[in-house]
This record gives sequence, C-alpha cells and structure tokens, in this order.
Amino acid sequence: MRQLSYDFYARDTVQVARALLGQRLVRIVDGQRLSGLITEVEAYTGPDDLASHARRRTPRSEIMYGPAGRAYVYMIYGVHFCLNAVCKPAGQVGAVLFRSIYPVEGIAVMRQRRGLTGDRGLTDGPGKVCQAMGIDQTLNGASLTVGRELFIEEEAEIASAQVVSTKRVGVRGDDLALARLWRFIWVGRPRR
DNA sequence: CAGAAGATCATCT
DNA sequence: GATGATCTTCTGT
Repeated sequence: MRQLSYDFYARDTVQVARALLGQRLVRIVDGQRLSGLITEVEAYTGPDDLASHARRRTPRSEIMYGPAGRAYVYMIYGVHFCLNAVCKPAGQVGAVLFRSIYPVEGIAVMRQRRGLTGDRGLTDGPGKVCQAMGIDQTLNGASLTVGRELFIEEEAEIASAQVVSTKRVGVRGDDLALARLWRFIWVGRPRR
C-alpha cells in the first residue's frame, strides 16, 4: 500500500478530486487503524470561485494558499468538522472536500464515535466522516503525505466515477456567475 | 420520503 | 453581529 505523495495533490483541483475517488482514507488514532474508500468529493477552486473559502485570503483560508498535500480542517455550524485536502496546481489555490466514504477498517470504533449501533448513515456526509474518524481542528495543516495519523493510500483505479453535479451558488444577491461546485461520486460504489 | 427547525461557535465584516 | 462546504430530530404525507 503506497501513501499518496505530493505530486498527486499538486495538480488541478478538479483532476485531484476525480482521482481521489476509490482511494483509501486512513486515520490512525491510539494505534488503531480506521479507514474507508472515498466515495464522494467536492472540488473548490481558487479565488475566482465564490463557493470556496479561498475567495478571500484570511487566516482561516491561508492553509489553502500553502503547499499541496496538507489537511484543511474547519468547524462548521459550531458543531461539525469538515476535512479537505489542499491542492496546488502550480501557483493556483484549491482544496477537495471529503464528503463520503465506504467504511472498511475500524467500523466498530466508528460506530461508537458516531453513537450508532448499525452502519446506516455511518460515514455518508462530511461531518459524519470527521466524527467517525476522530478528525478535528487539531489536524488542520497536518501533512497528508508524510504524516502518520491521517493520509491516503493508493487503491486500484476505478473507472465509474463521474460528476454528479456542478452547481451555482448565489452570494449576497444575484451574484451567480462565479461559484461552481464540482461534485464527484463513485457510481456503483459498495454500499454500507 | 420531503421539508422545517435548532444546535452552537469559529470566523469574518 | 451575522453567517455557514452540516446533522439530527420532528412533522406530515
């Protein structure tokens, strides 16, 4: 199992998003291995994408302006965390949001962290993925390429990934022109 | 199954 | 002071 390296992330954000589908997200906590196959992602591009936090360069979004292959973790609605992989297509800015995984290793731990007894709804949402895997803001800025607590392992490439939606988002009124969400899902993925 | 509402706080204006 | 790259619970069909 090879850990995805810097070169994987240092590409066009949309390409990285597509390529991440089917790869294995791994979290090691207390010596325990938690993992799952990536089934849904979303690409956020640089300053010209109004849907992206990088639309403004602030202390929070600064990580997205840094080197590729690092984790961008932030809290949302005061309740949940979202995990991103920073991408850097030469001089550009971007990140990929992990929206859903198919859990494989450490499922019992994930259930416990999620407060569930079954597998329904275990890891099918950005906040759920973070809760199940114990990902919080302490991992913001962590390296996904040389880190040992959070990284991605290479799996056999899948062909059935596709764009499910590109959506335009209004920002303060009628400003619909520049916001795009590139969401990719692994069609025909295993179900849990 | 679909829609509404509340939770709760880091971040930015 | 307002907002949000979400989730859960509750209501009604």
